[in-house]
Amino acid sequence: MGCKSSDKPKQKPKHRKGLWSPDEDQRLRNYVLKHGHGCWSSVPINAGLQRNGKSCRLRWINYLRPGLKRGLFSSQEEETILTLHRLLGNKWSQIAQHLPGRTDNEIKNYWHSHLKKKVLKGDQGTKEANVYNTTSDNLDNNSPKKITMMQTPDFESLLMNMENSSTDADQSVPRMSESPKQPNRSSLPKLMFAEWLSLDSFSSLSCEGIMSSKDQNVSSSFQDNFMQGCFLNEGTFGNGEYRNLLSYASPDDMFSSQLKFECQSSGNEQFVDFSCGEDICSEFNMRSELRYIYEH
DNA sequence: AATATTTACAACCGCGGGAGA
DNA sequence: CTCTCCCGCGGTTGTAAATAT
Repeated sequence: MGCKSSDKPKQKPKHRKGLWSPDEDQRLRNYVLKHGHGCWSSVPINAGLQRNGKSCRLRWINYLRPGLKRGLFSSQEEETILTLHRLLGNKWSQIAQHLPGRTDNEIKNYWHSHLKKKVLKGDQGTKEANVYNTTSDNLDNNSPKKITMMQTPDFESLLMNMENSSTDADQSVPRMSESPKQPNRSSLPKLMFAEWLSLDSFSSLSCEGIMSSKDQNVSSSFQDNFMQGCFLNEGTFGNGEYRNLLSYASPDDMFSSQLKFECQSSGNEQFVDFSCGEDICSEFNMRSELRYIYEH
């Protein structure tokens, strides 16, 4: 990971704990946006924070990173969680992969504070309740349960997604809009953008199949769609944040996993210069992200 | 209005796995 | 092979806000 002991801080400063102040958030955000996180243990040193790397990482992933969808869970999201929890047990990170913009921590918390009770109460009238065989031990069980019966269209499509490939289960595409339940999903593959970019299959296929095909429109149309998705999302920069921007990507992956808008095999780099017009946010915009991408 | 209790969510902790030295 | 470091995950705890008494 290029982040071994040489990068390690020599003396350990006392680490602050507890809630993050706005100033700390600011520092961390600025630093990561500008430099990327690289090795998390060096982030607090370089960013001038008295936190440990782990804490920084968590704060970034769960709260600061762009693309997080804050606020109430939609009923569809709720259903998805219930369904996936039924399938996977407490595999929050896996469940989170199917809920773009939501973090595993958020989902976990939501489960414990809302859904668990809801299911416990029986909530007979709802689909959610039917998802479970309502023996109470299901609820806290960490092991995935066998599917006994699941007949909602959503469930089937979920199953399809999960069965289709090991990759598919982990990579969901940025959805183009927060549309209500759609029986027929977008024809686009369900992949996170960044994950899509980092797929092995992408490496092997993309340059001929997508990015560097003679018909470059293919890639550009994907990018268009992606960007459209980003901006259609109309992240209200509520609370002075940019959380809703890029809601459907997995921005942590974007930052951490060498996101490159380039053709990896052709050798000649094909960067895509997204232009987002005015600075939507002085601290973060696509350009600054792209700059990060360029530099790493 | 003051206090106690509950709720919701942010953050911490510990563990396991992967990778490099 | 062992050690060390880092990352990611899931469980748990802490705390602020909301609600009840």
